[in-house]
Amino acid sequence: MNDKKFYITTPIYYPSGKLHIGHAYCTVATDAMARYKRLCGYDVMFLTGTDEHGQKIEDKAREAGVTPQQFVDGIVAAPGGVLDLWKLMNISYDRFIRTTDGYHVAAIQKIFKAMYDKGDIYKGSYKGKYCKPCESFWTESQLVDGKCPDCGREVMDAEEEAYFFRASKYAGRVRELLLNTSFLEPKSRVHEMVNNFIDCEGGLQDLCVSRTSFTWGVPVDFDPGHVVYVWLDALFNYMTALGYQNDKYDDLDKFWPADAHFVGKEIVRFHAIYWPAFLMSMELPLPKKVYGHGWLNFNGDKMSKSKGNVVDPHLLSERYGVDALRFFLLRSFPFGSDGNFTNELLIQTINNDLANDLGNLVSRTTAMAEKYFGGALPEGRQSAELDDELIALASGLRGRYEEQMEKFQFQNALEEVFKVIQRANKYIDENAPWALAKDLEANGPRLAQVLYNLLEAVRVCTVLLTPFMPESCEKIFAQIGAGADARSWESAADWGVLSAAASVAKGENLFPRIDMAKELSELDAIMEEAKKAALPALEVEPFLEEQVDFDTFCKSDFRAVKVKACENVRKSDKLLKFTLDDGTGTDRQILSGIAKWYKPEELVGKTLVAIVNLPPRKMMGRDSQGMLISAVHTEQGEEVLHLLMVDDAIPAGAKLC
RNA sequence: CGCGGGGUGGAGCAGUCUGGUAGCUCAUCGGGCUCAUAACCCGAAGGUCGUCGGUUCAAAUCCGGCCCCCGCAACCA
Repeated sequence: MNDKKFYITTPIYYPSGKLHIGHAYCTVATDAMARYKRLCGYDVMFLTGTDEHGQKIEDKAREAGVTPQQFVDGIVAAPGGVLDLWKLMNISYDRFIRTTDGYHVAAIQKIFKAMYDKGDIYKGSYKGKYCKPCESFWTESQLVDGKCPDCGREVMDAEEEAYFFRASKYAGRVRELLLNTSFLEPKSRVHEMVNNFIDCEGGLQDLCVSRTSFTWGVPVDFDPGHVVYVWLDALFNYMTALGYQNDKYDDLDKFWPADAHFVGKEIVRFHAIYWPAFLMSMELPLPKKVYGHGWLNFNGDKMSKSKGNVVDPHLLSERYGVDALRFFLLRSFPFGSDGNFTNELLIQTINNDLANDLGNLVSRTTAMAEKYFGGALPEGRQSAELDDELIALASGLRGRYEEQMEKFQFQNALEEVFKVIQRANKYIDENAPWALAKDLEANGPRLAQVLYNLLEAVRVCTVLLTPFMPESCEKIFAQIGAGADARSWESAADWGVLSAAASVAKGENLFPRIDMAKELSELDAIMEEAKKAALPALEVEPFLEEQVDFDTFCKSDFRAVKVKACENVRKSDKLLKFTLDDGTGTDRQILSGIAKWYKPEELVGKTLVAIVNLPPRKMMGRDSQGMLISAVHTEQGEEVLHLLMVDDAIPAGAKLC
């Protein structure tokens, strides 16, 4: 029985759409950690899954014309879905939970009931705003300009019956946990949590844990109409997947409490405050650590679907290889803070670290072993002082690597490995094996030693790179003739493990170099296309149903006007100020929010159309006497506006009818 | 004064908790080598560490003021 156990989790992802590189980032990090722990001899449980309930899923399913279950099945289990992505990316999870799994649903109902019976969940009322025509309930923060976000009409105060979790009861204990232990890391996230949600005005608020506005969730079995709030449902996955409150699994005693929950920074709040509070309520042991990792931005901007700059892990995996992508993600960014993903950095990292340094080292080493000794080094070997530095550096590598891995500093751990790889490349130069090879008679033993040391250095590095690039490392081991005993964690701290007689064979090119310029332009083209495909090409406003009577229409006084002057309004990035000739002899001033589409100077002298009998309106402190008429439509999700310009032969003031 | 993160050679970042030679990758320039994936190795130039002030023998690092960027305050990792 192995008493070294390690339980690690990713968040369960919300399958409202395709997963992107950010999900892959978190999952790859967790996978590397799980593989590392297995390498170290731990009995590992690696859990991931999907969080499939909630209003958004319900809405999306309705849009797609399928049931919510069909919808999530399509995203999770269908070809190209979540399960396929993790398979593609070589994610070695031990268990995959879906919150729609029956055992989980039943367990959540038991948990909810237990908390209710204990008095930690109580029935109260949820104050908010109600839009009668839409029959929908909104919170204050969801309103747009104080009105219904759907229809724009007035809303009224309303109360909805709901269940609340008594988070306030545990605020003190959670505060202690955050401030005085290393429960939440990195430390910088602690202040954010405590200041924002615990030491804030009014203290930690009780959390509303049920909803009645939709049905796609775990039903509260003792109160029809209520479903359990998704976070209460979701967080307990970490335990139900081990068998808590169910008979499907029986690993709770062995693996709970979890050793680490890796989560994105936006859900740190739920994992660092409510999750421990829930567990305290259920009188269960708390997980040992929540690690809130950073986000990947794209070219300095936040990735989001609306910006169309979401990076697709499928595409990158297929194009550059899974291992290259996995490596890049963990090598380039410090895990605890945000990173800036760029295509250039991706290719640079692949070329530099993988092709030039590692790939080339393996290639030149194995090529020489083959060329000079037919793939098998001779027995007699001769050491020299030149060997000491390389051997010392490589021998201490495992310790330095372990120190960083234990802190989840993947970037630094890989940095250490690459220092050895670079040192090995230098070692080749120092020893110039090609020169030794000119006189094999005299220098054979020395040459054999040099190549052996290189193979050993490669071997040690490869053992430690295995959690990051499992497939490629397998291939390297094969090329250098490393057997099972030469691939173990123990062997990574030893020197001289490789059998000299083992046959070395130069194999395929592991990491081909990428043509940066060519690749960048191709990637740009692909992403541009994807962006366009994701958005409708052209959209116009739907036509109004309502009819307008002729008299009302006639009351609108449209006139041709000529632009005498036009300038930007100070402190406004939207407004242009027009001075117009409307034929009356008195200038007319109109402000228009079109600065995004036109430069002031290009409009001077143009003949435009304005409605001139609207009541004057103040904008940015200036009067606007009317409105300029434009044609608007939407192109690839972006609003496009054309000011109506008419023939300059039309005199100022001419009436349009 | 809502909260948080950041501002370090041309680019991207580490270092800041635990003050004491400013480090890494890329790009640039010069040199070496030819085993290897036009890769590898050596060397050089380039930074008043956003800004002002304070503490100290000593500040990128600690303290305070200011400026600028980004994110959060909704179910986007």
